[in-house]
Amino acid sequence: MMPFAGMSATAERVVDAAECLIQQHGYNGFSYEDVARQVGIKKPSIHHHFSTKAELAAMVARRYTQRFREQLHGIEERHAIAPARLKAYAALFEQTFADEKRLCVCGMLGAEADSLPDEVTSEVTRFFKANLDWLTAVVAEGQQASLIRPKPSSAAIAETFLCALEGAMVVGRGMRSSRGPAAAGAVLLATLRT
Amino acid sequence: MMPFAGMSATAERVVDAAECLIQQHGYNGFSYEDVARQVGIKKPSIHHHFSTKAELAAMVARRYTQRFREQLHGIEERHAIAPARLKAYAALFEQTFADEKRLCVCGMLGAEADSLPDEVTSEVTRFFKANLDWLTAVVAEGQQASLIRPKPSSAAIAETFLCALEGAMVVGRGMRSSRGPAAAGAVLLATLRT
DNA sequence: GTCTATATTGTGATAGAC
DNA sequence: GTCTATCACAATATAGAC
Repeated sequence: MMPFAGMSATAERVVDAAECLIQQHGYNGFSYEDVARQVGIKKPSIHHHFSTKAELAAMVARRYTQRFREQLHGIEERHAIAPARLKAYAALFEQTFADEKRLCVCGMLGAEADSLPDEVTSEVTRFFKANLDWLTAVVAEGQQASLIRPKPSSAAIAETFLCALEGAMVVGRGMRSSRGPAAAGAVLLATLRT
Repeated sequence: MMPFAGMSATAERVVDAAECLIQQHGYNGFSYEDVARQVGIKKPSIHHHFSTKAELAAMVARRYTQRFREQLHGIEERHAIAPARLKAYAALFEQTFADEKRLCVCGMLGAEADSLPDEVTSEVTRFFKANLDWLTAVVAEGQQASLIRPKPSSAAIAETFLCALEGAMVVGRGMRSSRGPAAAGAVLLATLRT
């Protein structure tokens, strides 16, 4: 698979369009025609950049995960203690959702996982694993500093935190009056602090 | 729209099949052909029972919500105090998910909401509203009995609880090693108890 | 209620000219 | 790299016989 570094300007615009479409309609809800229209080229030109839909979606997920990793590093630089880091993490989800209720790319693909090519699902797994690893480390750090309650385990708290944020996006879509990911994160954080 | 009471045996089997397909592949991931194959009749016969796909999906969501309401009443009868009720509530999600990682019908449809007919989305909203109302009442009761921490508000806790369970199903699908909804519920409950 | 047959549209993907 | 043209197939939906 092509690395992002070597992507042409057009290929990037294709991935941009596909990312947006996946967040709004899901893998089964968008077509090459939709991407072509959004980029301003014709359908077969998309195939020149990504020969199959699975390959395109996998690239979307891969780039999304990569960017997420970079943002996690940014949080580590800007925030020193665990509660502040978790709040900033929740804000990432809020930012995405605030833009026309866009879903997390891998939240959407995770829901659809059963009808997705393995090529795509494996990227989704990578995303969740990277997030859980980071969250678990942050929570453990907070527990050692006595800023976060010692029980449940850091891994259990991390997973619940991620689930609440992903779920907030899904529930928020189906409801007019939802609070959104930031609020869900705030509630959890309030109950986790010592 | 037809009430469930007046549904023929075949119509019910159609709804059963559609429900299962939505839980596994989503609205955009199943076809009348899939339903027909599963029920054992031909495609046009499905149209005789539900003239459009939107109508069929709306019926699936409606029946799902109705059955959920009945299970909530069952929980009230079997469990007296709020923490026990919340644990039983989480178990409902766990039961669904334990069966081949099936998603909540309205969790899946909520994620897809942007590309769904209004007829379907409105049923999804109804589901979430019914759940939040019930959860909020249960949490408030627990707070009054000093079994659940007084802050955050009952509505905020209720929404976070629902989000964590819905999210656990989505994340669980994308990951091999996920803990599932019951575990997410247990973590939250542990942090909420006084 | 169910069927065969068909209309119509959309899909992912390919061939080959420029 | 992009295009026109086209393929093979699947989708929702309808008409009309039984």
